[in-house]
Amino acid sequence: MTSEALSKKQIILHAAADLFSKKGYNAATIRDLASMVGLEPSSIYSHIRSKEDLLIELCMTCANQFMEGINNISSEEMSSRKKLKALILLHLDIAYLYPASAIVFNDEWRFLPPQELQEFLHLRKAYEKKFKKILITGKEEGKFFFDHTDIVFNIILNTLNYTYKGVKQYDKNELEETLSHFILNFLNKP
Amino acid sequence: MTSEALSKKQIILHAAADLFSKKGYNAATIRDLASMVGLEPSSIYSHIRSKEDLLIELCMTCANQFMEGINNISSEEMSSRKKLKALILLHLDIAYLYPASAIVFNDEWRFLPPQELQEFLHLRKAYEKKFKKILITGKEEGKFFFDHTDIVFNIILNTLNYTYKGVKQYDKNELEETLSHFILNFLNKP
DNA sequence: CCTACCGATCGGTAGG
DNA sequence: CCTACCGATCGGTAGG
Repeated sequence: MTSEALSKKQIILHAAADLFSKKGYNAATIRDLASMVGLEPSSIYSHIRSKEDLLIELCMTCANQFMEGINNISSEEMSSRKKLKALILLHLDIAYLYPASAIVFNDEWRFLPPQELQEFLHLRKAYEKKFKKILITGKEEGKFFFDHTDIVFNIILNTLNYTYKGVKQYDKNELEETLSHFILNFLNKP
Repeated sequence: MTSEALSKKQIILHAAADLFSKKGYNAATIRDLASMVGLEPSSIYSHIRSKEDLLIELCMTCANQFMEGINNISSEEMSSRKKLKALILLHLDIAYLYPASAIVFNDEWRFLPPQELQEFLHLRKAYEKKFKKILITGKEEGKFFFDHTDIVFNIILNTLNYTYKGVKQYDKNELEETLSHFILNFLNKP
């Protein structure tokens, strides 16, 4: 595999992220993708094995980036409050760096083939576990206040995931500030 | 059209809501739907005109229910705080009454055909305008505190829309309580 | 990387 | 409501 081929595959991957995020994985066709990168439909297959493979690569790359991010945060010596703020920033960084991939990761993962779907769900479960642990530790230290851990966790995670969709229209710093305010006020003393 | 036909159409609509919410509109097939209601694929067309029509009916019914709800709330004499609480309840009521339709309304509207898509977006814009007005009025009365109106509004609306997905696993009262706490704390004095 | 093409599946129709 | 069927479109392959 030459470096030409690698670079063309990256172009196709980026186009696929764009296409899948806009039309959804199922409505997107190889013919759409081919015309986006200036190839005939069949020529796409010189660079990829299947349409499914594109979805797998997009979803898994993103999932691994979140895992790496949360592993770094979890292992550092910081207050729970700072860890939560770092998590907010992790989501925003990915959303602003890979706006299209983040949408595919968030909305289209359910169309992964069975094996990769299972893998994906395992990663998500691990991510959620580490995220929850930060919340619970904060609660035990008397820094965060909440009942209904699962609901609280899901509200926070959903709020962070939401940013993928509306990201381009807002200034990143304003969004970070507002999200921090929202989430940290939420966890404040009643 | 007999009452038999109406009732069968309702069965098909419910099945379509279920199917579309689980597989997504594009991946769902008329053959799936037919087997869910115990008919041959072609027999579906004795009750509906097209697959698209099912999506239109599901999305528009839901959209109209939101419009009706917010119109009632807006026209009543209540504090901004009570109006916001009524909006939270509106979203929860719809989410718990029509869990499948709410998901289709929230995730699949973008596959509406052009004319209905435009209509849908107009309704959404009108809804958002009324929702924002309640927030802004509360701010002007010194009840709510926030900057970045658009971001704040989008965070709140997204949080309410999120409930569609995880609804069945939580007790409605617990969820309402937590959401109210989340949103009203968010808007509290800094 | 293209031309040519294929089997599978889709939404939907004809006719009864 | 069914049997039979169709044109369109899809993901993907053969061969060069």
